[in-house]
Amino acid sequence: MIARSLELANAWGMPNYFVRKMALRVALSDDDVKALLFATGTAIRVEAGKDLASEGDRPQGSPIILSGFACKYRSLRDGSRSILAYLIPGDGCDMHSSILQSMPHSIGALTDCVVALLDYRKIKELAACYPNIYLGLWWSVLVDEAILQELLVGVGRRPADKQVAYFLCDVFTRLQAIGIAREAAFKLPLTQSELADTAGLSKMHVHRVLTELRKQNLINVHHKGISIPDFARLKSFSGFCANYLQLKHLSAKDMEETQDLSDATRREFEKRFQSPIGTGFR
Amino acid sequence: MIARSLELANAWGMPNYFVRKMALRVALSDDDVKALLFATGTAIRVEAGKDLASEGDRPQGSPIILSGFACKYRSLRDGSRSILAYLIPGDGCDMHSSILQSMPHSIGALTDCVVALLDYRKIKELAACYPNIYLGLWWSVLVDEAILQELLVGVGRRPADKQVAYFLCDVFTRLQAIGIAREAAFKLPLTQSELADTAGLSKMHVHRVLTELRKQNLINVHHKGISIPDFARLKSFSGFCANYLQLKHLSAKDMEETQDLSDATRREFEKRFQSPIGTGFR
DNA sequence: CGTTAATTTGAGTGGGTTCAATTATAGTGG
DNA sequence: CCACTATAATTGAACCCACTCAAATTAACG
Repeated sequence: MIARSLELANAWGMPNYFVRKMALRVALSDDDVKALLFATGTAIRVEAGKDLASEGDRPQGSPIILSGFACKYRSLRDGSRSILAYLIPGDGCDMHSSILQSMPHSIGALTDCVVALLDYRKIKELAACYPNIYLGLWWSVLVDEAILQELLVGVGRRPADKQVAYFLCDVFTRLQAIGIAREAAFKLPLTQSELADTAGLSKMHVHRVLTELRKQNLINVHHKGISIPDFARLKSFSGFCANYLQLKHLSAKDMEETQDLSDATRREFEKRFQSPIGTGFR
Repeated sequence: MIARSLELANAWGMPNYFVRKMALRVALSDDDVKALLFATGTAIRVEAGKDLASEGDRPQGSPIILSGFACKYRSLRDGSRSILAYLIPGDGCDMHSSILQSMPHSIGALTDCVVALLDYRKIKELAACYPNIYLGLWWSVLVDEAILQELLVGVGRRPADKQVAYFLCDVFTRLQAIGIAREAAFKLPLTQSELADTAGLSKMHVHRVLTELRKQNLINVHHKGISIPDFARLKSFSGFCANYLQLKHLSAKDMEETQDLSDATRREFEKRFQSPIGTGFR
């Protein structure tokens, strides 16, 4: 069924990475795929360097990146900028944001992009009618949050070199998952300045870090592209662990299993809080 | 109708802050409130210092903090820790996380807590049957994300003193919104160590920053409590702006209005990408 | 081919860390 | 109720990672 879904997702010549990404995690029926294709059928084109949405604006529908790269960012009054997420094909952003009164951040196109805009009512309808899509959308929201958290951890607690390496591992893994970075080389349309605003560093320092990583042969930098000679080595250098990306496929059967377990684990869970077992917070 | 809702939320002697928080943003009918009260009817008690959930565990239902304070955190292998969110009464956390296979972070109780656990199926049902609750839940998810983002911005781009002050403004505003911090003083069960792990600083430096803020009479520190003599001054010092908390009440009428606007704004929006108007990303 | 943006390099500086040791505070059991 | 213990807060000095400033070189793009 999954193979079939991907085939359908490719129906228009260009793969629909939104469908492809979701199909990686959730078993989608033909109807599910059709619904997703229909929902993302009307898309807009956004030029590189322009904003898809700007801080303070009344939110439009949630953007789904069908092709190209974008980023979510915030600008501070002192002129500095903080990049909050790096959006690759298939990624959604701010699901349901159209219920808010103003955008809490901007979304910028790093390259020319094709973007579908989903109104929250359309999302609601999709999720209500197609249980697999419901699952897939929430999975996507949760993983996006985990990525954001991982970034926060890195900015707050990882040294600059590991932090940059970690970010590269993150992006590479995500690109690979949707089938864009097949070998160890991938296109990364980020300037050092942008990388700096992602990692919470100055651009000069990012430059120093990159040259150091290059010297240690952990990465190779080409023209707006990067290759990783030995991913395992970069992973161990940065301490990267992909668990938070939740890449294992979620079948309907797994979900059944979760339901069966639910009562037993809940009992166990409740017991846990009556006796002092388990690692505590402090 | 709102006053009525709050009354109901207080039905059991102790206010249900989950209901109260949601009622602040969304117009809840009596039925909505009853459903929320029922859903959070069975709760567990968690001792201070213990984990409500631990990284890597199979997720249980999403926790809703009914009383007490908790935090979401991640521990790194080198022993350092990063606190990702500070949870106050009424806050949910990781809505739908029970669809994941493993928790990407831990949740620790900072004080004794009373916590309701909502299975994702219960959430799905609530959202499907009660449109206002659907709105309220999504509003809550989006604001939580905005808070996380704001933290990331601060850790990456704000100097230590402003960052700490900013965080205090955030927590104070949220406590005030649910009616816990009525005057400028509030209980803040955080050690300097924990504050450091939130701000991405060392505890010694947090101490230095706090004494500096105290010296400038921007805050007063009591025993596990803080008071803010002049909130406006602290706000302007830290550059705090509460927009991202989306505290303005969302009425059903506002949502209607959003729908009416939708077509017009969409046209405007589409036009925008054909001519180079508006601030760009670079 | 000219102009602008991005990268590169170096020197000096500073914000924040680390290490180490002391004092205060809170919780605990006698 | 108090001594005892563990945890948290406090202080100071030395250090270092990353920043700033400034200027040269290279690459991108019309």
